[in-house]
Amino acid sequence: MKKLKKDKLDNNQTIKKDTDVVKLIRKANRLVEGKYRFDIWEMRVFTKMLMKIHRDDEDFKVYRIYLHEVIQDFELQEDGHSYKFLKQGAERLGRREIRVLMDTPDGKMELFTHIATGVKSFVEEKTAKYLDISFHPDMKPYLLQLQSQFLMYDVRNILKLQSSFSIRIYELLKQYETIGKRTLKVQELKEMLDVVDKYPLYGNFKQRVIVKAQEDLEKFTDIKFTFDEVKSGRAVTGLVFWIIPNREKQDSGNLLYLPEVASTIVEDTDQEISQLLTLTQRWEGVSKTVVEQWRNVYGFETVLAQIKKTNKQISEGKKIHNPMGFVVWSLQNPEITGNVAEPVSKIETPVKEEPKYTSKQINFYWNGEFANWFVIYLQNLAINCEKVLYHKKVDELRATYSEKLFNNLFMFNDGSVNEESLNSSVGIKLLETEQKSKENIFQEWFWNKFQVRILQQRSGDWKAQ
DNA sequence: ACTGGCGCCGGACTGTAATA
DNA sequence: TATTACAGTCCGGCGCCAGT
Repeated sequence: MKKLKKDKLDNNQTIKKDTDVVKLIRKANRLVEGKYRFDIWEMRVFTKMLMKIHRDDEDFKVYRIYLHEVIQDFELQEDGHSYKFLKQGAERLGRREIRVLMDTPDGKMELFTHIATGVKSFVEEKTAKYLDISFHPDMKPYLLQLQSQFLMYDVRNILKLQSSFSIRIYELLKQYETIGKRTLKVQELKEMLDVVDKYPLYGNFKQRVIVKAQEDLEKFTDIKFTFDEVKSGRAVTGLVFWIIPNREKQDSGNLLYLPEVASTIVEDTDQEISQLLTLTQRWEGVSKTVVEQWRNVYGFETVLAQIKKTNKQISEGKKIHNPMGFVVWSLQNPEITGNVAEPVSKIETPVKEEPKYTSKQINFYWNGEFANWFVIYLQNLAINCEKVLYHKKVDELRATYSEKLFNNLFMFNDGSVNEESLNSSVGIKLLETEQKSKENIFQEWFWNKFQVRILQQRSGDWKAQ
């Protein structure tokens, strides 16, 4: 089997007409987050099966997979062995078992089940080579009649990915596309990818799985990402992925991007949080972490009321430049704004009673609430500075980057300016002029919030003074 | 200053897919 | 079927850094 030359792949004109039809894949979030590993042929068979499910299907059928379809979809070339690979892939898939969380009356349980059953292969010399395969009945709640808590994306995003790890990471990040950020423990991610016993060194895992996926996603899919490492001492134990739309791919005329349907994590097992997230969906800088913290500190009812009020004011035409900042401010200063009900008493609120000054807790704020706040802070800094200074800083940025990179970072394809990212970067330049660092700002922020002075360790961790 | 744990890097080896 | 290419894995050397 021979992959076509990459330059041919990138030229969408060569793709045949029927593959231009949008093919959407739907998977329950639980399945996306399940623990399993496929090799590349198993992944191809599984993907083909998913493509054959209709959204209204109430039960699984026997799905017939033709070799020529697989070859066309994955842009392979027939070489006489491909049917053997397809067949073996399907057979391995039939033996493969996965672990998925399931809800039962007794709470969450881990389901350990097969994926596919009834693999039969056929060769009709004159007509076609194909095989019949069906899903295991246990997979039904994860693939059929999905009403909520599921991921949907255009299958063409993953067809060109050669590594099954990259496909899994694409799915895991696509879930959180609207939120823009996903935090995972290294151990969690390794479990999901079923590589717990492999990659004993984090460096290897990073090099072969994460960085590889980073390259693949940027090259082939509608999202790309950067990531930060969260350390416990010196060991990397957590990862924060920052998910960015890959505009080059979205706008390439291939319609890979489905803004109205593609992102799905608005529902959560925690109904309160999902309600708050839904209401703040369109706001800049809101993440699950932030909303959770609001809820934990001020109580659900108070936060809900404040968000609703803010949304109402926006719809009535009141100019609130930064809704998130406004809500935080209103929550912190109810006596000034008169906007909010009294914070609910701490007893009613299930607050995690961790002391706020442990290294762990401080790092949590650094990566979560502060990180979001800081982006808005930078943007405000840029917006509020003098025009002349602003243009000077933009020129400095131009000088820093090549023209291509500058356009890539700060311009949309239609030639308009991406003000958010430009303002953030101008904000950073302004901080440099003032000889302030993100760390300084964090110390101030933390002091204002908790009246606790903090110090950054050499390892990058924070501790209370 | 010493030590041990860790990340990073590059090289070597292995197995599998692609190719002739 | 033999060869080639490459992904995945393993390992050792190096340097950093926190704890002693």
